[in-house]
Amino acid sequence: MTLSRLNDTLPSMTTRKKPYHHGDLRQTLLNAAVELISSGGVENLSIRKLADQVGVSRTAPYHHFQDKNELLCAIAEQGFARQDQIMTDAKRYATGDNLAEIFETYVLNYLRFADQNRETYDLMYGREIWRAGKPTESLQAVSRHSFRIWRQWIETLFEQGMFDRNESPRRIAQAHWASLHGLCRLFNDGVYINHEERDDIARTMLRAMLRAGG
Amino acid sequence: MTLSRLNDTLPSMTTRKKPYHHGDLRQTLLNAAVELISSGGVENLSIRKLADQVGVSRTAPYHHFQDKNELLCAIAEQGFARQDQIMTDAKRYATGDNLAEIFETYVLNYLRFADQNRETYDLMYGREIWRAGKPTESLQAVSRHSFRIWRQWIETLFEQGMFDRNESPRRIAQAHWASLHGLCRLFNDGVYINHEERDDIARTMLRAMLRAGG
DNA sequence: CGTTCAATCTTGACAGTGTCAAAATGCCTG
DNA sequence: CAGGCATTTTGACACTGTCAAGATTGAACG
Repeated sequence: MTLSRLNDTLPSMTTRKKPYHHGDLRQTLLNAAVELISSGGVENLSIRKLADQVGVSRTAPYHHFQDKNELLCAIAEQGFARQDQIMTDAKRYATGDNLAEIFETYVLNYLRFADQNRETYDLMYGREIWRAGKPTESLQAVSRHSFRIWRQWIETLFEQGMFDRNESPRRIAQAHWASLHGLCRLFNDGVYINHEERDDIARTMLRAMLRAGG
Repeated sequence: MTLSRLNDTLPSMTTRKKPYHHGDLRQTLLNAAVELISSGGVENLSIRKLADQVGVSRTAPYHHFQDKNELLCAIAEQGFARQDQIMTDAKRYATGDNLAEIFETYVLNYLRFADQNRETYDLMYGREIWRAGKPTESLQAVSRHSFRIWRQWIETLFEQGMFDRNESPRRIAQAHWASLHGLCRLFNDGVYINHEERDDIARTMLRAMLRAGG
């Protein structure tokens, strides 16, 4: 029962490392966890259900994550990695002349990511981990890195004179990210529900940000 | 059940009505619930603990709230009532000449409320109710009212020409409230932790909002 | 004044949760 | 092939929300 099922779980590709009984249980758990929260939110994720889904006993996950909190942190961390990649890709492919336009698509991509990965986004920036739980050291590092990227964006625009010179770039980065985040949250949390308005509101927001430069 | 519940809800000050066994259990539960979440967040609130605190059996609360969700909605509703009062008071006492200044204190008061009533704020605008749970009809009504007050503020400023005339007041109201809310969230959720910066960031935000008018 | 009634509260139960302790399994190294 | 140790399981405990059924009792009515 245990053995054969374990093998089924993994394709065991060509040179797939099967470190132990299950082989890659950690990643399998992560994938299943993301699936679980994607359909029903974090409140739909229980260690037991997760273990069941993967075909392993209730407490098996505890050898790969100290806690439920650590599991959630791992999901969030993955989320940051994906987001960073998407965002840098967006920047790369936007071979625009106009810096403001590039920034706009950058921002709209941020919104889109939050929308398409609601539950992950909630974990990345939400109370579950940052207030109710305890962010892992490595999660903190990754998130700091993510904010640094944003700040560099702002500094670039700042140097181009697109913001008020009297403000500190740091403050602008904080304030404008908060704005962006707030919009994500209102949609993500179901307070704003008309998703067609999303980009429109964002553009109004962007205009206020950038017009404030002149 | 429906009728008498209305009586419980009211304080009926001088002539303290003790409609039944406990008398005023509903409000007592609400108060204890707010206390519980204030010290430990919503994850520290369980119906059983709540009932224990009040000195009543586990299932007694279910005669005043259909569910835990309804209890949370009631807390949020109270929160809206308090916030509305605080905000209108702030507007009244701010007998300023400069409209922008009045608006600033208004906004700073909003932030202060969110900060001093974190857990209630989370319930008022958070996923727990609006996405994971189901907002009560009356909660929806109250929250709509609250947003209307904000929109009226924006419209007033708009008519005074403090925003870009090309934007719709509705969009501005949405975008700027999202900004404000985002800032609250980042502090409330523990993502931003340096609370001394709060008002400073808010003022940078405000300048961007208002400067965008010229 | 006593009976009835319905709102209120209690007790018991069930399925679910996170997580700890101890036992079992089985791969790798010697 | 034997030992060790990472991995997994089983059992248990204290919680959770909430349902069903019974007990209590304030008030309305005869």
